[in-house]
Amino acid sequence: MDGSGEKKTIKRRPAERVLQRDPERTRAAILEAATKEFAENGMGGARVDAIAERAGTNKRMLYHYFGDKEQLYLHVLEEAYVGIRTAERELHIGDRSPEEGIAELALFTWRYFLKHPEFLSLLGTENLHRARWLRQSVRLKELHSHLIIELTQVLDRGRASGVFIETADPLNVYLTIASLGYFYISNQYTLSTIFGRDLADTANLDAWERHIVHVTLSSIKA
Amino acid sequence: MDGSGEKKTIKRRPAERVLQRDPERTRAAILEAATKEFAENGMGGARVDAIAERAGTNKRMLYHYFGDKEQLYLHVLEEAYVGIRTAERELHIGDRSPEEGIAELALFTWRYFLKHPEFLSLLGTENLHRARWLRQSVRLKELHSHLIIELTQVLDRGRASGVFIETADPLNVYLTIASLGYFYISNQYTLSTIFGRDLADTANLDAWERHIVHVTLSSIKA
DNA sequence: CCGGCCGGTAACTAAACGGTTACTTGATGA
DNA sequence: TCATCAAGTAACCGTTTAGTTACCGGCCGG
Repeated sequence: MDGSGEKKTIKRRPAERVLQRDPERTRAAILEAATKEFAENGMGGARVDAIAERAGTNKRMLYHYFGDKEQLYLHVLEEAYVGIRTAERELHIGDRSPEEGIAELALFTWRYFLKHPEFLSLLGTENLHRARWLRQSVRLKELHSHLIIELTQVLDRGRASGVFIETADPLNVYLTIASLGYFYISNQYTLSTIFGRDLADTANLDAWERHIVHVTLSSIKA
Repeated sequence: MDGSGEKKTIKRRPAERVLQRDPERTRAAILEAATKEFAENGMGGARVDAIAERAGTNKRMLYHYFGDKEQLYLHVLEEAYVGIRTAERELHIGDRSPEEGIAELALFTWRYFLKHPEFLSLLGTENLHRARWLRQSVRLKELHSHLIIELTQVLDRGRASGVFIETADPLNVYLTIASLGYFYISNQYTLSTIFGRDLADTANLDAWERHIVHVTLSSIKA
């Protein structure tokens, strides 16, 4: 064996940058960086190298903590859902009058979407792939039932006191609120371009916020 | 030069498959294949080889007719917009009563979205990239004004005859209709997964169609 | 006080990618 | 009838990509 029992040797220099040696922090940094990268470029456009660089680490760690690109993406998606559903729980929409409760949920949803456009991007990417990864998730089966249960109670109370129509349906109400927020924010770039009006302008955002509450309530009021 | 003036030579065999030699047809086939590929995989996920194969041709023709991947994508996007706006023009929503006109526009938009999910996908991809390519389009500046003009007239008539509220705004009305259709269809996969209900089921689709008309009209009725 | 383990780095690889080159074939009009 | 050119094919190329391997070093339990 031509004079060498050694395997290929790679030259090493001592690490110059400060070593972190903090697994929790590294993991969190990767997750945050991945959220941004996947939200900006989608599953197909996201680059593993870019995630590692954004997180201030390297690919080896990413594969160490999350397995591969697809599992990392699923983690990001799950974390995003946990984020909104957790914040939603703290609303307690049943504490006020039914009408105020619905208005509160609409305002919360709109403002959350506005503050977390990366969540909307991730939903868009996941739907492009027909929920291929979300359907594999085991963490998310029980997460969303709380919202529907609480919304059902609010609508029941509203119907009983005669302020809401009989046909008011919890899923329909939530989908209405989410539709009006999601479309406006996620499609703002093409809409602003084709209609020649900047939808991200503060005055327009405020007007749409009021519009969402108005549309939602007027569709269920007796 | 070691015994050869020739450049690298490639072996050729006679073409076995039927030659089309039909530029129009080839161009159209590439455009259709590209629409599917971009809609299914987004800009980042779409593969040039896959488009060529789907079109029954090869990459050389694709680059010959469309320049590069980005220009092909822009052509696909422009064609998609031309498609919906052209169909929309033939509605003539001003021909009936204002209320029927709005209902007609809502029904048309919903059914068009339902029939052309690839259009919704393309919008999603384009917005992910903040309308990067659409903003470069020179064909699409005048395309959308007709819709707003006709909608303005219908709302004016409705206001004048007292059936619509004074604050009814044409862009808001269109965005409401589009929101409710877009979100339901484009996000059907994640929504069906998390809420455990198949939104693509015919009964649910019919119910949502009625819901869109109801929500749109109830939000502007006097 | 030291050996192994875990957190960490960077160079490497095979495959896939967008885009190009070299060449062939059929139609057409001078 | 043949020169010319557009239509078409497939091999090729340089780069990028997801994923791996080889190696380093601080720290903690025995």
